[in-house]
Amino acid sequence: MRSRSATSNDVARRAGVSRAAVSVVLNGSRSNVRVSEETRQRILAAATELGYSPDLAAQSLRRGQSRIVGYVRRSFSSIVYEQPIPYQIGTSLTRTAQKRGYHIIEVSAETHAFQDRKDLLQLLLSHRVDGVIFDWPSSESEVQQFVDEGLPVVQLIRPQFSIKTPCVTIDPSQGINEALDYLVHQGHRRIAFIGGGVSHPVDSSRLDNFVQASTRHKLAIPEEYLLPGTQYSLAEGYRLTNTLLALATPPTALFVASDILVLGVLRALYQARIRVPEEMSVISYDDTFAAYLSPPLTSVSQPFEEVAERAIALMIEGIMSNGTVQEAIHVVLPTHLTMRESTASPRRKM
Amino acid sequence: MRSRSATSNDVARRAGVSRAAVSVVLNGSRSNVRVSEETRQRILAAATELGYSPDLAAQSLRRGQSRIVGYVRRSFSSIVYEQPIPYQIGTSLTRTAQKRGYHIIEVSAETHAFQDRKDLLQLLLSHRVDGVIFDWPSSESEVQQFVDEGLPVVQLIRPQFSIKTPCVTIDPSQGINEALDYLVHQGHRRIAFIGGGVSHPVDSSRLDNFVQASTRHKLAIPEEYLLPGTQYSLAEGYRLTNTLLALATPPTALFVASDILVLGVLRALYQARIRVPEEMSVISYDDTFAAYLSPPLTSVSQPFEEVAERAIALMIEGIMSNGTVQEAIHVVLPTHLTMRESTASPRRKM
DNA sequence: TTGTAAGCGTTATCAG
DNA sequence: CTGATAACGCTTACAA
Repeated sequence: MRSRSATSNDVARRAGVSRAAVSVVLNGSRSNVRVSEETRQRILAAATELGYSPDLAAQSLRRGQSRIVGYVRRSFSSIVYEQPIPYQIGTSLTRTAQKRGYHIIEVSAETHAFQDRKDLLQLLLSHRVDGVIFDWPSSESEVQQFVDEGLPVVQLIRPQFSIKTPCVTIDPSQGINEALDYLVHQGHRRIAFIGGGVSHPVDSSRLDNFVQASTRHKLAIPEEYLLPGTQYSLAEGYRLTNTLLALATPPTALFVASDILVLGVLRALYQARIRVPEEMSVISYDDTFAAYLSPPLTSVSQPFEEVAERAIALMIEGIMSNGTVQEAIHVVLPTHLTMRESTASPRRKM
Repeated sequence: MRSRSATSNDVARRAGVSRAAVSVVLNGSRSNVRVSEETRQRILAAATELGYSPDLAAQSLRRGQSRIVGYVRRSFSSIVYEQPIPYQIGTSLTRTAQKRGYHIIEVSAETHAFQDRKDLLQLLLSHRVDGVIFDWPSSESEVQQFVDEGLPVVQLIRPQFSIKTPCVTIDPSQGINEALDYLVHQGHRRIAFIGGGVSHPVDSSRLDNFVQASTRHKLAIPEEYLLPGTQYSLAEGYRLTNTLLALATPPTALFVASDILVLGVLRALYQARIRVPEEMSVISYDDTFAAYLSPPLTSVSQPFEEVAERAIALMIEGIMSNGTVQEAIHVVLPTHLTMRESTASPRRKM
């Protein structure tokens, strides 16, 4: 039973005015209808007395827009700790959207048993979403199908660049430069890179930036220190670290391209009884749970909160401009190093 | 612009039938209307050709129920890692609900800027939720206001017991018993308890169960080993561990009442250069990210997935039984120990 | 078996 | 400023 909430009709009756007046007052519509301050107050009073809350479904139906934005997040794993970033972004997205009168519906392979790509489309279309935000879309067509529907689309972090939509991405260069400056300043010369793959430009750019920064410092990093990796996982970090430790001259510092990888790095180090930072310096990338590990990890922080804010701004712009083909704006946000306790000067033993 | 999706009318026209027929076919309604197999197929074909997806808002409006369930989660912190459980449950809730044709709208202090309690009510009421699930409601009135609206309410994990609603809770006893059996079996006698407070029965019961299990093993745990704590946080785990380490005869094993606490425990141990499990055995409670730490932690696993499933089942029952005052069913789920690598026999030195 | 018509709560329009 | 009225897309009696 939808227990009968008060309707705008009830409010109107109680305030002794017309439904139209109620509608105008309650959603500051820019109609040419003017309401006297006095009746205005009367309506507001009636609304709160009755605990009136507008029926979103009815509004959506009538207005032809739902004020709902879909957030499709990439996910391989149903375990929060293996994919923390989408959760974090989802939270920020929801909060930001709410401030502007929008709602987020979060959709992912974990939470929705999709038979195929069609189902995703159907679900979101059924909700009559006003637009869709993608976090690392898994294919072009996944994005394209919404563009084809004429819906505003915004892509985050790892866009399908072939599809021209507004994007919000993160530039790793500043953070990685700071990380290398810091390490070099502490006296490190033998710094290794542990990555999680190069399947997307965003991933390979972490390695590229690392290499650039290291040549800038004239470090002459040997090939065997550069491990691009194949996936972001604990197991991968563990494996790559062990490869490094088996080297004739292992590195004195590790730059690890994600927090998930670093879990594996720390495990390998722990098993080898190598202490951080005394015997090995470690810097991670992401700064999601880096601060919670032991020792608290120095990490390159990504501005997820701002990613969400910009994404919502872009999205609402897209919704407003309604058909007007907007330029595919590309917002790029910087990273920075957050220093904690996982680095130290290398031992001067060899 | 809500780009014109196909409507049921379009489908009807295309199939050359009435809107009524379309409705009947597309949602297997138990109406007494029979549709011939042939027209049935025709309608289905037309629907897929047009990419028809029903307008949820319109359905909601017409049916008088939204098929939306609110999930209000407790939250102090906006950081995922400090409050992993609500996220995990939210995901499971969404997945389970979807299988049964429901949608979850997740609401929390992090994601929604509520001025006061009223706003929460308003938001959910605006969505015309069919019911509300609470995870650790922060006050009686928070729950009561929805009960007063006549909405089905289900409480999870840490209910406000004073309000008679169906609940799904977790019984720690089995997991804690197994943990102590295991530790004792490995030769530990000096086992300490690190807790995160006793503000809710659920929290104090972890301590109670620990004490019971230890007396069952005739351990005679000294008072100073029993630290109920005041909050679930890294800092608290850190502080309590240091208290323990400062003791004349410190424990050889630590039972830690949550994963967040254990982060602080590991930090204290790491700083004190005490290795787990060689010099100190550690068992955590929750098993959220325990497996990702180093060493992988033996932990008491809570059945969050099943909590979500039962909660949805209870909720849908409540929605169906619609006014019929249902008995306040209380589902209690068991815990169990998941063994990993954070315990070992104590050193036989003293 | 199929078609018709009413109505869910809103907002917009248009004449008073 | 008010008051009717229509319409959004859908479901469901009820009539054909």
